[in-house]
Amino acid sequence: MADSTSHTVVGVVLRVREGHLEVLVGGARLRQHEQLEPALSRAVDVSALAHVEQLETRILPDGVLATAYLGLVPADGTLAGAWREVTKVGEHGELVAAAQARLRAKLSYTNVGFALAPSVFTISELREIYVAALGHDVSATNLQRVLVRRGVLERADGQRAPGRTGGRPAALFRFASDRLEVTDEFAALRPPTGPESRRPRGSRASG
Amino acid sequence: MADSTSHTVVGVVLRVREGHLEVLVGGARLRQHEQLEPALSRAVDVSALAHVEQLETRILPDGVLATAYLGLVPADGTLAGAWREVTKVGEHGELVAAAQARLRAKLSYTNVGFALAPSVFTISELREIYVAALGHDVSATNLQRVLVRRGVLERADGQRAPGRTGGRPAALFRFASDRLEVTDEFAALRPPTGPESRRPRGSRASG
DNA sequence: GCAAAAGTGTTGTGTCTACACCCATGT
DNA sequence: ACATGGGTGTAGACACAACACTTTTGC
Repeated sequence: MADSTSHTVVGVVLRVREGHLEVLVGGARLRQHEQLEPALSRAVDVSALAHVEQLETRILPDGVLATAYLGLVPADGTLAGAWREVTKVGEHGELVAAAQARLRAKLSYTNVGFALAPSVFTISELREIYVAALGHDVSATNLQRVLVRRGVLERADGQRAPGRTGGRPAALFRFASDRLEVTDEFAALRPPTGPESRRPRGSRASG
Repeated sequence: MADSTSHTVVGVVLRVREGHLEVLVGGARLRQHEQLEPALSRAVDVSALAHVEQLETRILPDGVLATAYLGLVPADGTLAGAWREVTKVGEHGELVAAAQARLRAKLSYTNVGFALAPSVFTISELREIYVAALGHDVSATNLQRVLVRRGVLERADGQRAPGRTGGRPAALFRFASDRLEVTDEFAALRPPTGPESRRPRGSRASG
């Protein structure tokens, strides 16, 4: 009876490897009077995660009440475990789908790519990460311009030497921040830019 | 000991009244083997809500593990309870702030306004709702154009007669859908529009 | 006629996609 | 020289804010 309302914390960790989005899922029972984050750190190695955020709480098919977190690991990170490609079906399919959807959305309007990319990279390398995470093609040209214009990317020193087949050496970039930032907050309905950002009037319904 | 991991479901319900955003909070203990939604329906009158979505799970200041839901009620809806303006401090301040932030964000890129507005309304009336919910001024002109262009609003039959002070009669509008839809999904990094929406290539890391 | 409220026309700005073109390297 | 991969220039599409202007009513 004591555990009939037991709670589990699930970590759904994503990374990109060899052009594929991979997932690692771990869970841990919430102890009495324990906070959620400590339980998460028992479920997965949180120190290896470049970004963590809560996903959702749901009752799993086996009846367990679980709070899921999304974790992201850089492409050059090392986190041991039973990684599998997200395209392959496995346990916790709905949680993995939710994690993927969340990542996909946030890649568009935040700088969350920092948590998937190595500390320094070329635009081509970053493009492959975005392609794998978004599931559709991405233009390297436009990716660079969008992220630089938004101030998300900045140049790093040095270049990457070309491979045996030649080609111009690639410039190196890094993410300007390693904390989540919303880069496109007011895509629409942004507040007025006028001389004084007007406050809402104490308006009343007409009549 | 049996309730040390007890779980509470909290409903944070928002509505706009007289130009002010108001909140009503209710909670219910999750019963053994109960799903989350039934518990929510004991916390608040879900049948009065035009939209519901899960907010977050956290441990409240009193140590209770709680999953919060955001509920929205139309301006002409009737839901009894201890409503208070969101600007006035009260219990569950952080959950209310999270609800407000979620509503504010979704007003920009979804049609969620349908859940705050009456079934038929003028642009002026809708503008007051947006002003109260967003906390900043909104241009009636641009609000109409944005929402009509996106296909979120459509004209309803008839007009609203002007008040005693005169003025042109206002056209009536309604929301085209009463279910949540994302209206601006690919604000950036949208997939190619080319002849064939190209699939991601089986790309490998360079080198 | 005049004030008030609603709605439309139009201009300018910023962000994005697409694509042509140039740059730097290996063979 | 030429292929290859990287990067820039630039044009066009689109959505938005801002504001002038027109429409329709009450008094």
